[in-house]
Amino acid sequence: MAQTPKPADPAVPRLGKPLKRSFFDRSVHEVAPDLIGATLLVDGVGGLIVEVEAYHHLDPAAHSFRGPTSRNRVMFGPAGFAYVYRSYGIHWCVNFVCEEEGSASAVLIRALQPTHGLAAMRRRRGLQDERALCSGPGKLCEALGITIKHNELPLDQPPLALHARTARPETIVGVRIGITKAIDLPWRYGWKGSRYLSKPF
DNA sequence: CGACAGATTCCCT
DNA sequence: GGGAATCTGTCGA
Repeated sequence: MAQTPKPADPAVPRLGKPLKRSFFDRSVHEVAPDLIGATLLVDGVGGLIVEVEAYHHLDPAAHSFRGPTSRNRVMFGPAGFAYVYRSYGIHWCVNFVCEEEGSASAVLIRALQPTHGLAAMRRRRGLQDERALCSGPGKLCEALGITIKHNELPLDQPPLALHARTARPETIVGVRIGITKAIDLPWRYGWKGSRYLSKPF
């Protein structure tokens, strides 16, 4: 018999204070590791960020590398907004735009540990396994209902919400996944030992 | 303008 | 491990 989680259930950790857009007004290489352990919610559904990747405008693997297009233009605007794009024609992926002197950089959110709205995530994903709900950039967008409608939305206003971590997790660094350019840059960050990563480090 | 690669995922073998 | 699904930007004819 499955138990209904109670408010005091430690599996649903207390949320930290809301992150302001100014959190993203600095180098993507500082923001990316600082996001590990923060909580991302969309209409109250989401979880702990356990894996991200940094993309910088001087980085050939970044969408912003060749300049603004209709797809990536939000990357060239102010920090603290969502950049959502279609991946392989099928999936959505979400980034958080950072800015350091017009750097056109962003952090790709690659995996979450589900904590809020598990039932909604299971319904959207069509599966039960908690570890499979948000263990990839396309998976987590499906689980949270993120689509192009969320592109260019501010990260500190509904339906989006970000909460600071309440403790600093041990993080691990590695090379990015699924790219063919600049494959050696160690710009993937993860929560060390997490069971919810897209792939092991 | 056509071809093709790509910050992916799922299902099959 | 391999292939399909099929949107967006880039490059070559």
